[in-house]
Amino acid sequence: MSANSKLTIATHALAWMALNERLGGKFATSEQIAKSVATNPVVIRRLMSEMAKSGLIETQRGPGAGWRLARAPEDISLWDINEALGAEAAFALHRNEPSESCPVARGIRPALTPVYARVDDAIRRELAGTRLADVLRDTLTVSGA
Amino acid sequence: MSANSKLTIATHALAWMALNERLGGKFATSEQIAKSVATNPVVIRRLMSEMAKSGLIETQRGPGAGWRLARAPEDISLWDINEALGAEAAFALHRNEPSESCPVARGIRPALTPVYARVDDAIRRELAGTRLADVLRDTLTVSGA
DNA sequence: GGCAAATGTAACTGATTTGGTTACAGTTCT
DNA sequence: AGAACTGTAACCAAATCAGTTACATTTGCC
Repeated sequence: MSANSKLTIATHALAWMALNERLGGKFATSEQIAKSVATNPVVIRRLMSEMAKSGLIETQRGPGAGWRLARAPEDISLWDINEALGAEAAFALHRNEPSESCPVARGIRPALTPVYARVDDAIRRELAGTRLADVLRDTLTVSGA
Repeated sequence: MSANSKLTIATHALAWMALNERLGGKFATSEQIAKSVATNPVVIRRLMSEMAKSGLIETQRGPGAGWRLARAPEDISLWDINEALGAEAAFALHRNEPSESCPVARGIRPALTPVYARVDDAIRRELAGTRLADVLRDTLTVSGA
């Protein structure tokens, strides 16, 4: 990616749903969320579809359809969201096979793999420590709502 | 990009240079490095140019030209390399401005900004803890050289 | 002085990705 | 039966990326 904003959009959508439910709303529609995020409803549906497959949200079909959270906002971390979206590792190894005949080329990938694994672990720990409820609370504090 | 392999290529190049210098070589050329990485010399030159601007390596021009490390491999961390390459944050905020009229939309970006800053800090700490000398040592151990 | 070896960088290409959009089939409430 | 939605395919335009060609520039060496 250039930089990845999927997590931002998905978290925005879930925070909107959490507030909606708190205010007594039932199912949120892609049109409502798209309006808040300022994008196309199909973009939202694509994200929601991925999160529904991971069990983060529940789908209702037919008239009055939409989605609602499958768990409490305290029980959904940003890592859960990122994982549901099929997050990729922060750093990738070579696209092409490096040279077989060079000792550096032969050994560099096994040498970097554990480093990149530690980076991903660090990201996971950090995201797991922030939950949807935290984000919603901070969001409403900032926006004065 | 999809996943970012710039750091991998650049680290590969610097590890090659470190070994080259240890074996008595002087300046490394883009052609030599490109052969080990299995890519085009211009791709290497572009990376090296960025790292030279950040003072990680030194350029020699004219015949016998190339680059050499400006510091000892023990003094170059993966974070130094990543920074020299103009690393982007792992997660980005919305590309488009979200709706002004929605409290969630107004507050979500200030709420996520410190979370993403902590993620970037975690990445920085992890990468700063691994140095070029470590990578070269592990690389040679693995490749049996 | 002039040749030759290399970097630095612009410019172009093809492949891939992304967000946005239209379209429509499927589901289910009333 | 009709209407309100999701789910998903298909297509488009913009952006990005690796690879490539080309060439101006630098500078050691004869």
